Amino acid sequence: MQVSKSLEYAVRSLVFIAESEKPLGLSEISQTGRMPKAYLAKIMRTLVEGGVVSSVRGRKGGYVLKKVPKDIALYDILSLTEGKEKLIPCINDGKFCYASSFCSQKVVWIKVEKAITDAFKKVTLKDMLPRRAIGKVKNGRAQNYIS
Amino acid sequence: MQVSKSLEYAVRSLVFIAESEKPLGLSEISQTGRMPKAYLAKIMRTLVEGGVVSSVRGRKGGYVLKKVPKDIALYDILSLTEGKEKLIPCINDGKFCYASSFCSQKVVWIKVEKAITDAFKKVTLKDMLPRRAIGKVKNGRAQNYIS
DNA sequence: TAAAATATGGACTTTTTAAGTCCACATTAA
DNA sequence: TTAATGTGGACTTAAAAAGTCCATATTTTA
Repeated sequence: MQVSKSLEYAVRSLVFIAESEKPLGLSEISQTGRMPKAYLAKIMRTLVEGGVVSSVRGRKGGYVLKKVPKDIALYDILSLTEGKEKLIPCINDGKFCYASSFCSQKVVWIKVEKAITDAFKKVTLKDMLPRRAIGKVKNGRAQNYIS
Repeated sequence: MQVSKSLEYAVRSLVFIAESEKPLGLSEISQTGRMPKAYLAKIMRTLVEGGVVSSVRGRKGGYVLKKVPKDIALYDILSLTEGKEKLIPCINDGKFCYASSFCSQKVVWIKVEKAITDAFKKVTLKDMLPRRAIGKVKNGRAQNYIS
């Protein structure tokens, strides 16, 4: 029961990308964030595929956000980086639960699972950004700390 | 990011034990719950060590709860079965976080972690028991929790 | 147009953890 | 005494996470 490095790396990368004006390349992300480049490449692919970022190919290429930070929930990133696997095997792997619908534990597991996924749903990339970067730029000047 | 089988097995076993009047043996727990006996034995040891159950050794031995179900939180069981490992590496493994206290993500991870642990803290073994079995047990035999 | 810098796709390897097994031993009711 | 139980620890296996590699496609720019 642990958050994967993939998720951590993905979040960290997205923060960098969100803060960048230009497409941010793999090499730079990897160096700044101290994450193995080849592995990160794989993670970025899933983010592209998942519609969280767009990639710009070729020289001067890199990645840009495809949605605004407040619309990227931690849950979305989690779903992409950790595949479709569910939190609680017994309520997701039908063939496993020998007790089926009569199991008194199932309903509780479902609640626990919901509480956890909710925790990931209500945090967005925006919450992960440093305050000063949130408003982007206005008149060429960084906006001040507002919320 | 998935609940381990160990936790599932532990919870399932504890439900059986809670429903039994007498010490409930490994063999019976393992058979009723369809869990590998040798593996379960290992799990039970950690539960004994963790003060959740007491063991009765020798013939007619088995396990009994050491606390009432409402005082056994899912979180306690989790802590025992999954060791001390923390949910989010970056906030628990000091040496890993190159960004240290300046990291804007850390505070959010801490919130997420708290939300998750809270979810496990507020559920107790009592919530996992079938309603009808909470108070009473019939004719000296362990009731199966499946009706 | 050639070269350099980038992303892509997929196969592959390594490392780590979870899951499971085994066996010799200790304890106790019958 | 013996059969049924739990204990302790070493061990093995299986699965998943983490990481690597290479050949290829795309685009900028010298």
